[in-house]
Amino acid sequence: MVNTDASFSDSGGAEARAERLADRLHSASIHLLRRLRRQDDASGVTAPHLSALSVLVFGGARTLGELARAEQVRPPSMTRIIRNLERDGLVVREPHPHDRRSVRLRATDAGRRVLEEGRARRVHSLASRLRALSADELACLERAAALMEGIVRE
Amino acid sequence: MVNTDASFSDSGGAEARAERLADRLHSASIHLLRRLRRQDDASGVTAPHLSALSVLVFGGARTLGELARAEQVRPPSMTRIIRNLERDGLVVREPHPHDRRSVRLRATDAGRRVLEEGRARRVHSLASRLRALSADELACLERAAALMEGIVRE
DNA sequence: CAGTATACTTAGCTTTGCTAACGAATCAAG
DNA sequence: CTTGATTCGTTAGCAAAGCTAAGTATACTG
Repeated sequence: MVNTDASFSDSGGAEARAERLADRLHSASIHLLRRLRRQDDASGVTAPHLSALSVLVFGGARTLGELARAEQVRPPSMTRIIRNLERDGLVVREPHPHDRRSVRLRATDAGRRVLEEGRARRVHSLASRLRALSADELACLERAAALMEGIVRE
Repeated sequence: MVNTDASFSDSGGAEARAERLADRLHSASIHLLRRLRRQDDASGVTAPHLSALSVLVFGGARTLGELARAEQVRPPSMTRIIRNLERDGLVVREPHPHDRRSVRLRATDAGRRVLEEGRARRVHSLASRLRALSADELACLERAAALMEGIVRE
């Protein structure tokens, strides 16, 4: 939890409302991920790996730098993620057509399979809770997820 | 995405929708936190410290175990967080009235001050983006934050 | 062709989580 | 009262995932 309270100044204004909301989204994200992390142990693939792999599976092949930017991470971090995914046969490196400095990354069939399995496992407990929500609440969360992604990308 | 549809008569139904939404919330949370993390460097207090501190500031004094549960973290992790906060004079330990095994934790005045400063800094870039949203979108995100916290707590 | 810029890697640090194992305090039977 | 089980917190040590700085190879540019 970070701040779900109006204790600080200017609790009525748009300024303060935005800050309070930012706080709550921050807090909610921390706690959501901490809860989901517990499912990781059952899998050989951790969240950052799964996340990067899914960009390649759903978004198609791209370079390491592009992937790092998409994942909001620095190149060295992505290098390590890719090294692991490659070691496990989930991603392959291909020569870039025009630039030999670059590395084109592509998900393998095994990568697609593992993504599905890992994603399902990781997300299962969350999904089962979501199933208990009303249609209205689900729609709200779907929209919120889109808004959050949009904000982060700006 | 997973194709669970074949196994269920409600094809394209609640099952698959919940899984897809869980996936998106997961992904959005990862990316939101990665973006916010960049603000940490300016502060001496990192996100987990800020988060734990805020429970004490807004929720009042409590034991280490209670705080660990509130923060979705194991006791050893919380021990270390508290050790740092204590070293910086943001939290103090008090004897528990009835149980000498326990440690009661309380935020200091310095803790309240640092919380506000760190929170503002960390959340500022996010809040400025939120301010650009419509009232409708803000309301959606506020509701979503509450739903996410509720789901995690269950 | 020389110099600069870009793409990625390597090396090494930090933070934050975890489990296992422990001591101290409490509780529950007998 | 004592014994045994349980609970609270800590310590020790490991792994994941992020970062910066610095190095190499390739591409671009004047």
